[in-house]
Amino acid sequence: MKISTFLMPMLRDTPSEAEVISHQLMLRSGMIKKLSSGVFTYLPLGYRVLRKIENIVREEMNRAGAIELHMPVMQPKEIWEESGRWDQMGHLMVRFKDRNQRWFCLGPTHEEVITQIASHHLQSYKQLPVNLYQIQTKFRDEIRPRFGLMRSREFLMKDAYSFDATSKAAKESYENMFQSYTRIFQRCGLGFRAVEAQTGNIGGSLSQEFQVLANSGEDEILSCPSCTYAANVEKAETLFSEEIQKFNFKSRKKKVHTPGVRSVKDGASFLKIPEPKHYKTLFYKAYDKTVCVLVKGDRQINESKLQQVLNCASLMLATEADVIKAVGAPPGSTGPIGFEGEIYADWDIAQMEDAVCGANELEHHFTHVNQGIDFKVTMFCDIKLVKAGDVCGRCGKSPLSSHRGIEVGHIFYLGDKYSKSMKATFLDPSGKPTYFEMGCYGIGVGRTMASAIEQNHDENGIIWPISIAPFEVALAPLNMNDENVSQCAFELYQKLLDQNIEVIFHDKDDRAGVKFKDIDLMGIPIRVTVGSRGLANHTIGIKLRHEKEEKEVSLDQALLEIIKLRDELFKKTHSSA
RNA sequence: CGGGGUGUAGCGCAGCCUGGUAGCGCGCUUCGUUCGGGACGAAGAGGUCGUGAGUUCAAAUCUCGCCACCCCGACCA
Repeated sequence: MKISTFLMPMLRDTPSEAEVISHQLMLRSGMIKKLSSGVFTYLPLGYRVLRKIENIVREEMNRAGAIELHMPVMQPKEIWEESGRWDQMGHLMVRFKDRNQRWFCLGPTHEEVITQIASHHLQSYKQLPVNLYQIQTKFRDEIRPRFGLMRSREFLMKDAYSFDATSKAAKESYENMFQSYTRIFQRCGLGFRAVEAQTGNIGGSLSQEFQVLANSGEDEILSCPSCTYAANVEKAETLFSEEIQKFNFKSRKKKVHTPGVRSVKDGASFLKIPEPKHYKTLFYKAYDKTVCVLVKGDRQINESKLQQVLNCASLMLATEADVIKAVGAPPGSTGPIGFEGEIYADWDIAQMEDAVCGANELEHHFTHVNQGIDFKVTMFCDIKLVKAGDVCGRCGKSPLSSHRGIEVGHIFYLGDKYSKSMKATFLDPSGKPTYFEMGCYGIGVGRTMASAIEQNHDENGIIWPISIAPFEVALAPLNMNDENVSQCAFELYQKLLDQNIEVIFHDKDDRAGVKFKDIDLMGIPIRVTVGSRGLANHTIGIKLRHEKEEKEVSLDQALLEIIKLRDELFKKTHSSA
């Protein structure tokens, strides 16, 4: 490709709308153009990268035995009502009516469509297992799109769905996808980590995220240095005892006046009793019922764990008015004693003796409170947010450490959640209709592209892993007016094309420095320069984007050397991470 | 949706407080000199100042409404 005839609007200044480095560099190198908040055009350069990633994904999915298809973006309301998610999806889903006043949505995901395909076309156990995938545009009306391609409303996603006859087979399909994803992200040259994850809205019982390690990531990952355990903070577990202390003394609680105390921290310093000896009491609205939730005073609640325990789709912190209605005191002076609804307590609470909590009376607290004597817990559960430094819940040997990550892939074992709600069955060997065991597997293609930049850049621009670079080689004649130089460059350009090497030819009449800056910004892995100085000695210059030094190579050896370097770079992405 | 901020040429910004000819740098066009890490000179092109009302002899500037975009919090690939 000649740069003079390629649409690639490069910018010297960083557009003010971009905050994170990947967004800035994609705008500056002319890879994307925003149309509206969270909606982007992939310009030619960006589209080449997107296609590279797409092809790696496609090759690996095919290698894993999955079959590609293509489902519609526009989906009728009916199938969403069948799965019960038309209401559940809320504002995330864009809805509209067609000319006949029928409701449709822009597909935020495709479980509903694929399940219908399966129920219509997979009738016998003999057809299983099957794994169907597509690479296609999704639309989710995100509350807050941000960071360019990192969280956009319209985005390209690879989604795959596996159908199996038994849960054992389904777990094999899941494992197969795990291997496939590992290969995909390795081939993209990314440093990543597979972590245990919360299943959220999608549902199911087992799930892992593939997280690209980067400081700008929106997710927190906790991992154990002693074993292989790693999890999203939302899911992370630490050691705790499930023993419930039984006390056989009478209530010895004492009410104390605590003027000005509004938080556990205040209470700890006022009463001179450390935070871990307090209960943190919170109230949540689960549907329309208000529940009381307790964790140790120095802890935070993990709302997604709590949501699982309560098994509810909507969960919100209760408002001040709700709290006053429930216990007669505002937040800051509340406790479980006297509350008449359900009380959910973290396991830590079961171990605490003579604790402090609010008295449900403005600016009063109880000391020497004991569960089982002063109040009864409805259910003990694991609902605290684990933090760095907590002991690994798997091996119990080391404290967990914390990293930031970008979620580029997510795999779920779903069981029969969707097949049941949509009545999708096949006939088993005995002729009995049986629900499919399903799994679903997603990769954010554009997000993978953005995270590759987050991980691979320097002050001059992007440093693409060669496997996903828009071009493998950038060829720059340093003086277009010198006949020898331009002729030699053109010949080399033709030779590279003949070898099927993807080359961008900087054929504009710019000065050398400008061309170097352009090529660095674009992040092309191999830079080849032809200049009059080198040509006098029959040499050209070759420089790798991630290295400092340019080396001189004789003109005769140039092509071989470039091919060799390219192959070496490719090998690196296959084996790295 | 709540809180904070910004809208002036393709990009980055100044001008606004204190109303009176719309400016600077980069990029773009032409010519010349340059030419191995964002050259220099000369001459140009390019703007309904986000938008609608209002105040005024006069509005980029003051007032009100609306819209868009960005950042911080609840979603998720």
